[in-house]
Amino acid sequence: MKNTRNTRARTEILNLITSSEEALSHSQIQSSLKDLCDRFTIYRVLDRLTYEGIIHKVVNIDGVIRYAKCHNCDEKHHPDHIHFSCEQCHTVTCLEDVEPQFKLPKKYKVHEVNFTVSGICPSCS
Amino acid sequence: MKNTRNTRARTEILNLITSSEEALSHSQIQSSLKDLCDRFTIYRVLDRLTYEGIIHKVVNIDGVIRYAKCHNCDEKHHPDHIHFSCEQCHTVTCLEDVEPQFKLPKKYKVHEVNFTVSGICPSCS
DNA sequence: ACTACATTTGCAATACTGTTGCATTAATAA
DNA sequence: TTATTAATGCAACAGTATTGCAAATGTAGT
Repeated sequence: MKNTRNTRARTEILNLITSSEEALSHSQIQSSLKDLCDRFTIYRVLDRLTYEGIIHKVVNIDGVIRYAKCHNCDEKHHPDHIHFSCEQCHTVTCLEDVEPQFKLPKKYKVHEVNFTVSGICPSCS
Repeated sequence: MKNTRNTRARTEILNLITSSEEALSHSQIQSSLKDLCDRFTIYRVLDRLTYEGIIHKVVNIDGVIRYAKCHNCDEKHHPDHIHFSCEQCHTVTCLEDVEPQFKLPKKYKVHEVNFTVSGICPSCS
C-alpha cells in the first residue's frame, strides 16, 4: 500500500466532512470549497478517504452518494448504523446508535452495509 | 390521478423486470430491449411503474439505481426487505424474507426504506 | 534546509446518466 | 370509428463521473 499525503485539498475536505452534522455530496463539497481545488481532485480525495476507512459512503434512494465521518467512532465503531434522509430539508444524517438486526441465509458473506431510511426528520416535523 | 395505458414499452419492460431474478438497472434494461423504444421512454416507464407501486427501487452503494418486482408480494408484501449486492457477479437480488428490525427515535417519520448489503452471494462463494 | 522522488493535482478529452419541452403517435373509452 | 388524452420520440441540455498525462507539491532522507 502506497503512502498517503496530507495535502491542502485532503485536509480541507476532511475538515469539512468532520465538522458537518450531515452527510455531504460531491456537489455540496464542491460549492463549499469554492476554488480551493477542482472537482476532479474532490472525486479522488473522497475515494482515497473512503478507501482508507476515514469516512464512509451513504447512498440515498435517489442514487446520490454522500460522505460522512462518524463522530463517536473513536469510542466504539458502529459500521452498520442507519442513515436518515429527510424528504423536506434534504439532509442526510447518521443515526450512529441505531444498528438494525437482521439474519441473512448462511451462505451470504457480508462486507458492507447501506441502510438508509427516508421520511421527515425531527426538525422538519 | 391520471389513467395509465398498457403500451408496448410498458408491457415489455414490466415483463423483463418480472421475469428477472435480479434487480435491473436502466442500462441493463436498455441493452435487453435493443430498439424496442428509446432510453427516454425507459426512464419514464420506470418512473411510472415505481409511482404506481408495481416495481420498487433498489440503490446500490455505488449509486446505481435498479428496479425489481417482488415475486411473493401477492401473498404478503414485504416492503422493507433487504437487497443483496454481489461484489463478484454484480447482481442485486431481493431477499424478500429478510426484514431487519430497527428502532428510530420517536420523532422520525419513516416513509421509505433502502437496505442494501454487499458481499459475496452463494453462487459466487 | 536541500534534494530526490513518488504522490497528488489540474487540465483536456470523453462518456455516461438523467431531465424537459414539444410535436407526433397510439391506447382507451364512448 | 372517432375523440381524447396518455405516451412516445426527438432535440437540446445539464449534471455526474472516469482516465491519461504533464506539472506541481508533500515527504523522507541526507
